[in-house]
Amino acid sequence: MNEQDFLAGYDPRDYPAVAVTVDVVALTIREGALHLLLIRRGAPPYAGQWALPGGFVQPGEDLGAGARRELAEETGLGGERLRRVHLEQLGSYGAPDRDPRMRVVSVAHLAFAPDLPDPVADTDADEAAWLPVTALTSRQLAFDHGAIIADGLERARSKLEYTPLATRFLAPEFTITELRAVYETVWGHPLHAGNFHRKVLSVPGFVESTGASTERGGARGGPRAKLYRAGSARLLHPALLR
Amino acid sequence: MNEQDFLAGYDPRDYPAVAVTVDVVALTIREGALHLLLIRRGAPPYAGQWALPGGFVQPGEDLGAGARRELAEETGLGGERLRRVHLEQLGSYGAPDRDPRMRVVSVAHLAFAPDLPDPVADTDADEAAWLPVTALTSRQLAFDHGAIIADGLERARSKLEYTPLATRFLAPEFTITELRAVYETVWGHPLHAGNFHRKVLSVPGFVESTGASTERGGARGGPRAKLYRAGSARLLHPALLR
DNA sequence: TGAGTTGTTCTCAACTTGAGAGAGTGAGCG
DNA sequence: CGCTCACTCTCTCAAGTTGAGAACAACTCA
Repeated sequence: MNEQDFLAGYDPRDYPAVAVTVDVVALTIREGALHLLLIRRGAPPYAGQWALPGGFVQPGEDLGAGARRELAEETGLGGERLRRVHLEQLGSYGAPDRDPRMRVVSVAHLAFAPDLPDPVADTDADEAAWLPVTALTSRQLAFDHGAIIADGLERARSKLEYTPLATRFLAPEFTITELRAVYETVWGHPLHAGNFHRKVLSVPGFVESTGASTERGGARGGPRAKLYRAGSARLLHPALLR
Repeated sequence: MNEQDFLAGYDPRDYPAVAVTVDVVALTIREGALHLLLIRRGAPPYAGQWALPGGFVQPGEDLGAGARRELAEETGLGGERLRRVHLEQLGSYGAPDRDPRMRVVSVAHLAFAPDLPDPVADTDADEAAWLPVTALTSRQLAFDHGAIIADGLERARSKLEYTPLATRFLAPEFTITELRAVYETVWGHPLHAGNFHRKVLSVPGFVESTGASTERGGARGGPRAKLYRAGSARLLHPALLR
């Protein structure tokens, strides 16, 4: 039986219940380390363990909108600052036994945000926090969220190669060195400063100059750095090499 | 309200019904043109229009398994030939009004198959056929399937850059020229034969030699071509350039 | 047998990358 | 105040990759 037959001949509401949720792998960079937004679960299953922020898709709400709503609820973000966060669909996870209570298909999303304040505890009893990704082990994570996070991190690493999305981890104006720090943090290895500089400026539309420079030199000396903002390119040609 | 609260305090079965389907963008190459498996709908909505093969996720069935089942049902494929088809998740489509009857979230998949026989009409009244992608206009396509197909084609084009999946459009043994024809068909422009040859052989693990050659030269002359099979690489480093 | 096509290898210029060096700026310290 | 050192940014050069074309042998068809 295929979809067409089914929907023509049956009332879909009779079909075994499937719940659809959106989950968000929200990444940011704090103190030179990649951090992830997690919620400590207050109730079983997996009580006391960390889970991705997420929830049911609301009626009338598109998947991406649901993910952005979940992100807003857990970070307290809104307006322009919420709009600047990059959000893309990561993939759907629907193994039959991934939630012990019922069939749940989760549409995971991936978000890149600049360094954000710690989430304020809202009405939820659950605790939300930015945790360094290096501190995570699958055992502490609820459901299949360890696998989702691993997929999200790999997606993030490869997206930095061929898109300018690294800029989404930074303030609207940034230096080339700050941009390089994003790459080094996400990719996990140092890059050659001179070559990185040359490459970023040579890829069309990656960054554009603001004409301004930082107010001060680096913390331990050095000249003031030129400030750039994100350019208009949505893809980097040619791509950076990891 | 988040997922945790919700599932702890409510019976999810009370939640507004959402149906989850899997759809498959199945691509193959026939006579030098990219073709797509489509089903002509017999019943409203969109009766008479073309739709992607797909259907409801069955209880106990993972998303990828559902997609492979749908592919098997519509192509009549099974066993080793089904297993050789590449299948990956493309993305989920859940706009609230994408199906006029109820909320349907569709998890779209992308398949690459070698040239397959025309689908045999099975018990379904619906007609299944491989159609050239150039012949499609959104108006003839049901639901949001035009957008899903467009996303699938773009995914296919980019996957050929950095994976060896082009080999999945071919028989287990193939010539470099046949492989180049896959790239030219999917990317839509001719490639330099000599440079393509050099590149394919220089990327580690892309192809491995069988030692054998074709029985005959080309249809209009030329030497016998060496035969290769897919190598062990799952990613191409460095990637091909479109 | 001859004409034309094709698979494969080669050549060479243009471009890109990786590694290192160095000029010049500015913070912090004694 | 002036020294030191970290830092930004530019430059150089060798090694590698790409794009375009040519060469040539193997082959089919007429």
